[in-house]
Amino acid sequence: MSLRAVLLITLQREPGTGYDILQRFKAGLAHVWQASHQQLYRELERMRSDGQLTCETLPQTERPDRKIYRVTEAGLQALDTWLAEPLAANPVRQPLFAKFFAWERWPEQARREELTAFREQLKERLTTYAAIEREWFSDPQALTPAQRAPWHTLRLGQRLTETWVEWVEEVMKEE
Amino acid sequence: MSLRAVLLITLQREPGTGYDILQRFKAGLAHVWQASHQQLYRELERMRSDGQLTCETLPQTERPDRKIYRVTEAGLQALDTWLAEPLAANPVRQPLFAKFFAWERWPEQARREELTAFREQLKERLTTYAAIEREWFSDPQALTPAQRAPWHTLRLGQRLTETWVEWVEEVMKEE
DNA sequence: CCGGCAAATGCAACTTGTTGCATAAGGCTA
DNA sequence: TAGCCTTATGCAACAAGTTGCATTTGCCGG
Repeated sequence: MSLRAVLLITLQREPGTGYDILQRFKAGLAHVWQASHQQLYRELERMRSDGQLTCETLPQTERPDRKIYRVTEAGLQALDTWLAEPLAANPVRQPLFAKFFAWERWPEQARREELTAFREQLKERLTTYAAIEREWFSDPQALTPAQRAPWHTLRLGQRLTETWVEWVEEVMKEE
Repeated sequence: MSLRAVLLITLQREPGTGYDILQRFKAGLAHVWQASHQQLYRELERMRSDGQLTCETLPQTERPDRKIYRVTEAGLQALDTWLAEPLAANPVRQPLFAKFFAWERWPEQARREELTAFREQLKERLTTYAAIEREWFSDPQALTPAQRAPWHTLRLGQRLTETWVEWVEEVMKEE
């Protein structure tokens, strides 16, 4: 259900194709949602057949046609319903933590490599966040409340990632 | 695959039934993994049929029989393989963040209720963590490296949750 | 004495997400 | 000129996780 909601939110802001949405996920929504193109295309088609979206095909000569999706009244209504009801707590699943519980069987070299690679991933994520901040939220003072809200989420994403980085570095130093 | 690994890790420490594992998930592994009993029972049976576990049935008169699972050689090998290969980065999916992107459509009352309830969930989680820390890691100085590793994961869980709490409170204060 | 909880297991149907493959044309680079 | 990236879409099979239902007995509280 959440994927549907995310799609409704982006398309309600601005109609677009599955491909467009994929780009948005990479650009400004990296800390909010990620999905593969297969999942997007399938879900968009389902939402259309459920009446939450309409679809207009723009023929292109030298590339596959673009299928532009727009949110319908029913779609907006579904979105409002989703917004009004509280989210279910999402279950904890930390495979990395699991490895720590098998400490004796986890070879030291694998451990080091894993943690190093992980730290690199985290740092890349911070770079992405910084890019988003520059592009979308360069002047936090000037933001309207509706623009300020997404900015908050980015800030939290950054703080959480920083907490992770600190932790990884502590653990690596200790061994 | 990660669920399998988690099961191999707990069962390798100590054989037990699906029900036992469920209790462990609630008690000392709350910040590592959560799964429903249906998922556990099904997965355990699959792992047995794949030769990673053996199963011994202890008949009980007045309750359903206990099916005690033990890790086999093949199971240990599967675990070691999993430990040796690095984890895939897990995709970002933050439905709460999504709601922030629909700020204008998110009614103020619903917002307030959602954030308040969410903060309560986080605080309960902190309480759970504190209980785990008391029960398992009351004397951090005295821990062996293999005991120290799980303790690290608990500490990170706490710090991340604290970061969330601070953020929620900031956001609530601002509106 | 009735209802719910704890112990202990399970099936069936469903939703959500992943993996592998496929198409088709143009541009870039080694 | 071969191979990869980008644009743009999709199917089919699978893995993972959820939801709803079902069973049996004993204990505990109201």
